[in-house]
Amino acid sequence: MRAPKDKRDTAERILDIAEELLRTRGFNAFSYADVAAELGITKASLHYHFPGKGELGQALVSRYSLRFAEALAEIDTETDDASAKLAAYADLYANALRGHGMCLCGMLAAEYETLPPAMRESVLAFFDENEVWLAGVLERGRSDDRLEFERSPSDTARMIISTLEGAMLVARPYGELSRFQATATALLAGLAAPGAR
Amino acid sequence: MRAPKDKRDTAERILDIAEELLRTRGFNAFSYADVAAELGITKASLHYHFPGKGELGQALVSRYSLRFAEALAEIDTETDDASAKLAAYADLYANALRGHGMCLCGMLAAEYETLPPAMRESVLAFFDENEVWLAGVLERGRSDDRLEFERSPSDTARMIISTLEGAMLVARPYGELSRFQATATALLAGLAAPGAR
DNA sequence: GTCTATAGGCAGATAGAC
DNA sequence: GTCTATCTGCCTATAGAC
Repeated sequence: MRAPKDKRDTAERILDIAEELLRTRGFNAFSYADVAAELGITKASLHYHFPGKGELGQALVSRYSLRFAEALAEIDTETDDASAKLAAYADLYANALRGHGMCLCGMLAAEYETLPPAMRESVLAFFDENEVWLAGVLERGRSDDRLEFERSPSDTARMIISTLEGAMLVARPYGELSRFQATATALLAGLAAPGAR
Repeated sequence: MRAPKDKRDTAERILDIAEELLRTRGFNAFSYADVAAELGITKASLHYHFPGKGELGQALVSRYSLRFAEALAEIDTETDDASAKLAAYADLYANALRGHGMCLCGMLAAEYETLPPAMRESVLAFFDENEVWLAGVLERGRSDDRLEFERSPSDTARMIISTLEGAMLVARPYGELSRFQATATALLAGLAAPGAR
């Protein structure tokens, strides 16, 4: 038996470093040289693992989306209460903000015009998946009488995503997690059914 | 008397082109070469008007902030109704999205880590000014009984800014203004006092 | 104010040895 | 898998003629 945490393979360590750079500086503002220096190998070696920056970026979005999907699945196993699910969802963003800067796909949304086509599609797919999950939570929360909202579950899901992404975007330059929290709290409060408070 | 619209001076035309590029591609993803080609002069000439990219960026934020402040002042002359002011405020964003891509300062917020210090300060100042104006509108709207919200005017102002910036950020990759509108409408509806509907 | 010419650096990427 | 060496291209920026 092996110890899998002691030695992640190189490709994954590259992804870790690149993800941190992408989420703090943006896709256009980090280079193979940055990653190589941090990892202690040469640029040329990076090209062995990821032929080009496009492929590296694509791998970053895929891994991020997968991890996010797993986090959503875990929320589903932890609670059935729609309000609690939404709070846990917002916490996902808060933790991202605490640790690594922007949501990876939020950052890429800003840089969207400059991205290779494959990355663009994956970024949209990320938002779509989030929307579907949230819309499901909202719909069940409404029939539960735990949540209350006037527009469609899909539109409301989109508003939640927008608000949280925007709250990250603005809170980060100030370096104040509290700015994010204030907005997230106000958002969730506006969705809670009066009877469930 | 001169015809001021026919021939803006070169510095201003540079700013126009650079602003468009910044708002669609980002500060790190456009170059002096891009601007020069679009304007039909050489890169070297640009350096006469703006010594470095930092100065150009700084001028872009300053002009944008000024224009935004003027737009807010104009809203104040057009209506006294707080709900109408908020709707007009959201329209400012919608028009930006329609024409040129992201809010200039929203884009720079994403790239914040990579910006020169002077630009960073100006970006924060932009958000601060927006917050002050919005908080004033919210406060008067609440005493008017035109608006209703539970948190402080400042926190609510921050939530409005975050939501609109986020809505732009996410709507733009989809190329769907309607995504922005849906979120903006839901946001404003949530702030309207029940009696004022 | 705008040009030509050029500097110096860093970007992403490849070839081929080990 | 990782290295050295190298390529090509673009970046910001400057000097100096017109």
